[in-house]
Amino acid sequence: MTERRAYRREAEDKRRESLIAAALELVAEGGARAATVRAIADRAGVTPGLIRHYFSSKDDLTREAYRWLMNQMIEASVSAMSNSALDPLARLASFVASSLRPPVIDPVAVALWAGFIQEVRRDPSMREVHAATYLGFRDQLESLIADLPRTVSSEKLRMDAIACNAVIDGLWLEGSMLSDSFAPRELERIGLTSVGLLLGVDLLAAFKDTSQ
Amino acid sequence: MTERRAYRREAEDKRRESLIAAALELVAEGGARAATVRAIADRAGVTPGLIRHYFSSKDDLTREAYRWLMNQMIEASVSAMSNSALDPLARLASFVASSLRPPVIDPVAVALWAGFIQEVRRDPSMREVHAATYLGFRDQLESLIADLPRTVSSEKLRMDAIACNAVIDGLWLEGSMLSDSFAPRELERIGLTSVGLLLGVDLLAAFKDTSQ
DNA sequence: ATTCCAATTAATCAATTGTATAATAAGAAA
DNA sequence: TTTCTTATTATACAATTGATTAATTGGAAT
Repeated sequence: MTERRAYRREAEDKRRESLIAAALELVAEGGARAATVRAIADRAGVTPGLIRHYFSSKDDLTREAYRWLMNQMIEASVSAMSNSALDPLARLASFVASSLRPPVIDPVAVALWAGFIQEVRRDPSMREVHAATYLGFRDQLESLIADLPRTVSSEKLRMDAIACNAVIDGLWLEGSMLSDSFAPRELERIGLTSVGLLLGVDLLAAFKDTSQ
Repeated sequence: MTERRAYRREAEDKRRESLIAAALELVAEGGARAATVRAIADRAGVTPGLIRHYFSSKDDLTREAYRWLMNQMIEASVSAMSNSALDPLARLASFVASSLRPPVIDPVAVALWAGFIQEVRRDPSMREVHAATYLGFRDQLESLIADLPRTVSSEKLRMDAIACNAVIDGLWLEGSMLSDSFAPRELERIGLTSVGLLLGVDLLAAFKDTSQ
């Protein structure tokens, strides 16, 4: 007479989401190696077999978790900018600042992003996600810069976008990995100052005007 | 009557180096999870047991491989700068430029670096190696900036170093991953221009003076 | 209440992992 | 040549991995 543990039947969406959330939590705590099938199931309050009921494989679950996270990151940066009531300078400032604080600044995001870089070669289906996130981010930055009240050649505009994107990327990387080394909001300050210097505008002032 | 495979006894340094090289190759090709004990041994033309003879554990080997990689990258940048005959401005320019061209700019290096990210987060001692090498690079940069003929607070100096390091990191990343998108030497030009703008000096001119 | 689909559990599988240990042979030393 | 150290191989082990299957039971539909 074996006693089965009691369980609840959940809606498909809800269950998938909780499994993805559990996977992300584990990656956050101990890297990708910690996110085993059993650990994920345990964290989600479920037995391992259920994972295969919702995902065709563990890699499938990992992939979906990555997609979910990336979408969230894009949304975080874009939503700050989508306030079209602001002038171009303030919009750019919001975009830069929100790219350099949580949830965009996040060790989990870096770990998943790095892991994705290696597997992009083998898995063509994920290549579109990569393009939609990485290059999409840079294009958005370039259009924000183009809206600024200054006249520059398209040549110079391209270089500006590349340089500004590089600062943000670099700060995002090291800020996420060595978050202990930076004071709160320090990354935002450095980012705003640096992008401002690169473009010849005062982003820090523009940001302070809108945020407080 | 078992036939043992023939083998050569190698010097300790040589053997350790070949094992590390094999591990790096595998990480570059298939990520950290591809670098199993057996795969590494196979690649190095050796049997798995030997790894434990040279390294106290597999994590130990991984750690040493990462340290070796980071040290090599730093050395490539530092050697360009060590020409102490140049004035401070020219030395900084050399440092920036050499960080943005091969062999530092290299798709394999990025793949390798990305492959280690997860391990860095998982293993505290890997984290130490990362912090030491990253901060080492940044400190080099900071001391170069400190030598410039300008007077700034130590606060500002730190921020400058972080920002310049971020530009270099971001350009290194973009340039290595999307090397097709850039004209030859374009990354160096953007890097010199950007770092110059951040610090308020003309690095591009300083670089041209010394290199041609 | 009863029926019945499928969400979930439980148990097991084969493969792979890092590690440990004893046997062997390479090659320097004598 | 002979001796001797130890680098190297060979083999095995215990733990963990992702995956598979059959048995259950939750809970909506009837």
